[in-house]
Amino acid sequence: MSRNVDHCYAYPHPAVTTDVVVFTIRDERLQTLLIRRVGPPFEGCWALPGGFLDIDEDLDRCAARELREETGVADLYLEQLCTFGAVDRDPRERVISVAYFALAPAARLQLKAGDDAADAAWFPFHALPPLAFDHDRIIHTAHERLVSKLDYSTIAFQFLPETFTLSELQRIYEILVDAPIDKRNFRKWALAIQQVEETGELRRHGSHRPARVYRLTDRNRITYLK
Amino acid sequence: MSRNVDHCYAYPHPAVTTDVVVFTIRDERLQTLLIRRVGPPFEGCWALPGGFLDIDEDLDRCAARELREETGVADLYLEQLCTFGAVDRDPRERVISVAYFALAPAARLQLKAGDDAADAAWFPFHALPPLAFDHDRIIHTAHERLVSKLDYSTIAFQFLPETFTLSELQRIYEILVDAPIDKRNFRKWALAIQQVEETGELRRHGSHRPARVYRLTDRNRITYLK
DNA sequence: GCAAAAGTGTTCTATCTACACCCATGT
DNA sequence: ACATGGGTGTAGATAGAACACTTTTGC
Repeated sequence: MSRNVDHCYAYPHPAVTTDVVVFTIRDERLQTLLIRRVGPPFEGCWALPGGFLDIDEDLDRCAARELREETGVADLYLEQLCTFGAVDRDPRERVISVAYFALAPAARLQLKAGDDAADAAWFPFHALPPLAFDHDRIIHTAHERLVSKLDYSTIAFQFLPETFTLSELQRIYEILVDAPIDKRNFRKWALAIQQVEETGELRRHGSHRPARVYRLTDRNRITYLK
Repeated sequence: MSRNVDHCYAYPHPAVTTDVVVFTIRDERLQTLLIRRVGPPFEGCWALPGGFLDIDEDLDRCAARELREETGVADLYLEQLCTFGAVDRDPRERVISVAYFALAPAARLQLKAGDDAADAAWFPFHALPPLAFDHDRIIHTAHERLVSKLDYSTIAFQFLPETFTLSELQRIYEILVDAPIDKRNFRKWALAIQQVEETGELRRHGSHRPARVYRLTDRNRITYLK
């Protein structure tokens, strides 16, 4: 993709990148995917997966590509978040970053290091390391968006694996809002919104009554409620 | 700002612009501010006010500056909307547009033509002319955002002039949702959310009972409800 | 005195909240 | 038999929706 010719313009052009905030729920906590930077600036620092937009590539594709290249993560819900363009946010040159946020099922995502990243790892949202650039701000903007969407959409269902129990779904919500939720009210709601259906199977998971197993009626649809 | 030297990069860089969708309510209709393009591409076509980002300028400032330069409109509520970056959205070169949306009080805004715009004018949202680039899509995205924010914020109060009557406020909402609203319920709501206060004055406006005049308790605050 | 918009309460309905016990299983 | 999480219904509170008449003015 790199060509050894210069690309010249009559006016200065900023660089454009995409950065992706990937959330998942693992080990009973909301976690965020970070990569360790191999080159300057912020060498060795943790940062969001992301990188420069190819000149013939759509923004959404760029976000998906960078994520795949740097972490091996693909096929997840990806939504444009906000664009960050403070003049001094990158010491190298003017960089405009179109940030995305993504939600991944809790299923063990195999992480692999890519070209631009020495390492990729999950960090608990409440225990993030120091981050490169303005990535801390981007992550917190993404978190605000996630939490506010809980109220009026089924976005949190994107955290679910193929099949799940209602207790697992409830646990996701409890982790996200960081508060206990009434079991009966939650189940009433979850069954009323018509987004899940029984598989007919039961899941045995310890010395107690087995749980009914559900699946999403439409995995790729996020419903807006009310 | 134009310098006659070339600006060269090892990799191709897209251009970055901001475009602003300004809404107001005039003549009992939601209207949008457009400018007529003087140069190619889309010469003579109507388009959103906006233009290229200066290399040392924040995105928000760019949006405000372009709006001011092209239309004379300043000091209004401005919020980043979404970034549009389809590969072929501009025939000249790759252009990433960070779109903003803005709400202006109905007070007659004095429009003036600027350098890049032959003309600036308001168009009813439901009777837009053919637009340059993907600006039609940007406007409709902005409209969706506006309408969805009505439900959970006081964003529509940005359409209000310094002082107003409750009937005027109700009319704004009726125009935005394009449906009649119950007067008693609306007034109960409007007074309950603590965003308006009486000025003590009355407004006479025809052969009927005068209306109480209100002002916003805090003009610059948009409240998120519930 | 009439036309026209301002102003005002109550009832009904739907939704959300709080809350406690039995069920099915593994050990 | 007991420990553990799965599963279920009802009553009270709250918020939203429906609805009609009196008031004040200009002409």
